[in-house]
Amino acid sequence: MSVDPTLLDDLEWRGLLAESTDRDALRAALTEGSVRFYVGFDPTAPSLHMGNLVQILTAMRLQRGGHTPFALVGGATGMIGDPRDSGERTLNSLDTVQEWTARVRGQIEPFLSFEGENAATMVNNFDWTEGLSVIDFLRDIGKHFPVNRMLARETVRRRLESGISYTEFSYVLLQSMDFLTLHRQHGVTLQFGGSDQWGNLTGGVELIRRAEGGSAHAFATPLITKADGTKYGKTEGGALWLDPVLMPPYAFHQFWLNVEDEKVVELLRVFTFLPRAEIEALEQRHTEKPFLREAQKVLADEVTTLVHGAAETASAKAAAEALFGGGDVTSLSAATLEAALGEAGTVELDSGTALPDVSELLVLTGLAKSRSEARRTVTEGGAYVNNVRIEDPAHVPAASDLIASSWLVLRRGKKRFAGVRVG
RNA sequence: GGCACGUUGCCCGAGUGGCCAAAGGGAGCUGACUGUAAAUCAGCCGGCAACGCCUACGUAGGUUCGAAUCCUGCACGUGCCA
Repeated sequence: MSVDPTLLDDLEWRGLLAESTDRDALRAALTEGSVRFYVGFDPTAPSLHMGNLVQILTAMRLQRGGHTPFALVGGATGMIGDPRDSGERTLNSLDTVQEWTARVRGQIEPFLSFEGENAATMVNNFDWTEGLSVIDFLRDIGKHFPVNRMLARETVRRRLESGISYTEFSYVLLQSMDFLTLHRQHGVTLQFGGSDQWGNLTGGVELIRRAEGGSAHAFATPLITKADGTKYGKTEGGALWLDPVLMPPYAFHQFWLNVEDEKVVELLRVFTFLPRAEIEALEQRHTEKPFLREAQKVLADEVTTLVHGAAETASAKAAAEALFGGGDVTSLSAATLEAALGEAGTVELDSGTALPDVSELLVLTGLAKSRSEARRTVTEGGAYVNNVRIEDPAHVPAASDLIASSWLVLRRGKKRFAGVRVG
């Protein structure tokens, strides 16, 4: 298998190497031949999200560069939970973890190639931890971890004040053992992960050295944050899920379309496979005419296509065009409305009964969480029916308001749409 | 196991018997300005059959005309001692 000698340069240019062990050694290894590498995903939720996508795409880049992926799902580590700043995790049941493990696995597979010389392999760390005895674990693995060093790790230090269980404290041993195991069984010599994983990554490198006298590499991708430094999707609508049920492709596409100017180029580098020249040209145009939002559009199309495919991307675009296009929604055809609003979310009403008032409609469509919130929204001037602002919370749409005699286009604020279909 | 301290709304954090649905900040929502951006400014920000009622200050009780505020048990957390 021939490898791409410019791979590391590309990763560097994209800003994907936030941290790394000996850069020269890594470069040498990646140039020499196909490197077996691994990246792990813990099933901490029913779906992977934006943060995991960075790892998935990075794995793709490495595989495309001629290296051999081992994608690990954390059936075991997911039972433990790695320490995080927000505090001790709640343990999930074995059933839950196993279900999530299966789902996560299914989400990763489409991104990797399981054929050819450098075919990918899926592994589950549950397989080599399930039957492990505590005595063996403490003797063979634990002996290589000086507690004073473990305590010095930043994630742990930050938790010493608020408290940390022995369970989470031990997490690094498990992940390090994963690396050692894959090193022994498959000759894996490189692991990467998010920068919050840096301590766990180096833990593995060190364990391989202590236990085997072997050498291995690791690098960390940067944490992707908003322009103000906070995490994406931390509060609002929740995480940016890859699962189309948890986050419809339309919403996913909208997210990327709305990315801040300051971030869009960085995101293009991290989340797309567009070549450097193309991204730089785009950056140039973006700097000159940011209001055209060309960079955002390309980003949204590229990422949505990667995750949900071309067909879903086309639907999402068409829906956005119909809703945001600036045209008169009342002139849209039933078919167009059906497609566009279907993307945004719709609710069906029985034509036999009288239409509810706007407040009720906002609640029914999920645009507002409660009637109070809905009424407030209307009073604040944030509610629209067919793009016409409604000021009375008790306003009831007339039958003549129905577009194509069956649709109402509901909108809250500037960009949240929903459809009501009467029929 | 003992002693001390703590547990407040999405988060941080005031409040120590009535004026508390609970200061302030952050997040979020809406409006104006824009480019379905950022910044800025303004309003909103528990629920409901809504000038009132209900739920809410870890949990279960108690004292009181009246409690987030006082008392008791319990749970959890942190610290000190054992």
